[in-house]
Amino acid sequence: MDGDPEVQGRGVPTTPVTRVFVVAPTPMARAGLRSMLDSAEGTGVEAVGGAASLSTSDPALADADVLLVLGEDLLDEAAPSFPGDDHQSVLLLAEDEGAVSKLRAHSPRGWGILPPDAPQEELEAAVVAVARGLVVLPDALAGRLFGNLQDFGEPPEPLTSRESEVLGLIGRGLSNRMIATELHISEHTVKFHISSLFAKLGVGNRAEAVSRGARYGLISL
Amino acid sequence: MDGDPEVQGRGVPTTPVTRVFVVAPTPMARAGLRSMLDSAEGTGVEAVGGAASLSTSDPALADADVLLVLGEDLLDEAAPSFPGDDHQSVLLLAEDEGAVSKLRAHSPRGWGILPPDAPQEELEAAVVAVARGLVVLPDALAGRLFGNLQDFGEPPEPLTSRESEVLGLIGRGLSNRMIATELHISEHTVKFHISSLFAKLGVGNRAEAVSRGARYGLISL
DNA sequence: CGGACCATCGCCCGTTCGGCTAGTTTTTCG
DNA sequence: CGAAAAACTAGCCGAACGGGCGATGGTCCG
Repeated sequence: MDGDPEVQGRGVPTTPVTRVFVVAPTPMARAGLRSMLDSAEGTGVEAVGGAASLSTSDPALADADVLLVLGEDLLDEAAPSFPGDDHQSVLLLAEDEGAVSKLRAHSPRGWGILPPDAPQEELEAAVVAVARGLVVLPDALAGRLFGNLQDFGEPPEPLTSRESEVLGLIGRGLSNRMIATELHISEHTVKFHISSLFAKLGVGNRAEAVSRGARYGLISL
Repeated sequence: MDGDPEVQGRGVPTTPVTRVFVVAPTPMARAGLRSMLDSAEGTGVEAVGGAASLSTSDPALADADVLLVLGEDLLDEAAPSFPGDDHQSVLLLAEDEGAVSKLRAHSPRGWGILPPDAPQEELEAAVVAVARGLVVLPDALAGRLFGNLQDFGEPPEPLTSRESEVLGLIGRGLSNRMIATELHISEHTVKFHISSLFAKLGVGNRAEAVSRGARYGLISL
């Protein structure tokens, strides 16, 4: 279980110092965040710089492991010159969950979202975690994101391969005739499969079928 | 920004020791995980016990802040006597993302999933983060979970409140007439709103509208 | 072998949908 | 205040939808 070359002694901290660059619109916010980070000793977190926007030429920005960004707005502006290319993580302080997709689009490494009023302990833990490439979310946000997705388990009855196929094409907006052409079958057969999968999903029309299908995870959206 | 009564000196570690109880099927796995946790000094992580199953009477179990569980199976068995009531977090080591809903059903506090072969640094960081009530996921898993949901950002044009309302009802399978009754408006008005949101979403029928609406995150499914 | 299941095809019929044009009222905002 | 946007209403019509009836081949399995 340990062929690793890590023969380090106990005195050497295993946390190799996490450098954080603070991006916040006001000097006060920057100072507050930096002090919260610097007062954390054991965690090896260190604030290396700060700026009011992401499009800065501060050399400390390039050195940072984690970008701590206050506010969703600061993420939009700097979309082009976003430095979080491949080795930097981003921790965003924002309430809104709409920023999830923006974050994911930017930083392929670790990322996270935290409410702006998060206590210092959560902030430290989140910084360290995203620096390790993990994804961190507050419990409430995770509940909202996942809760609607797959709280329900399997569909009541499993769909046949043909039915799943038809359901997928329905979700892409195809009419019965187009589905028939696509699958090289008759339009009547398409209607038959649709009736079957409607019965299995317990729905009465295509819109609801797509909705339920997506919730059960058997549609690719 | 700091009316808090935390006037602690710098010598006092802000991380108040995170107690971890390791649950793994084999003694070797337990020993390996405990040694990985205990060799982390600065983080304040401490392994306080271990067992082969969750349904144990080890007093250390009640003392733990975090339950580190190896394998999805161990979660299923102990569903009834699951101790993670309200103050304990659960970090699950598993590949499969199917355990997300199970985890969420159990522990209302912090939780997380990590691949079993995660390096020590990720393990430490994840333990601390979930102990603080956060949700932690590996990047790849988060990508898969969110990817289907809202990879694309905003819709081309934002929907009006009425249009969003109508779209939601469409996703629940309601006909135009039922929507009209539900919203106390005319059926013609419903059709008008539908035409508008179709144009904004770039779709031609309700099924595709639900599909796109779900992908853009503006439908509750 | 016979039954169960899946997939295929056909017709009829009432309902719903989606687009079209053409208005009014309310709200929002410059 | 006046303009613009949003919300609301109306009728018409072709196309699509969804359910009902029945029928024909496959395949798998007891």
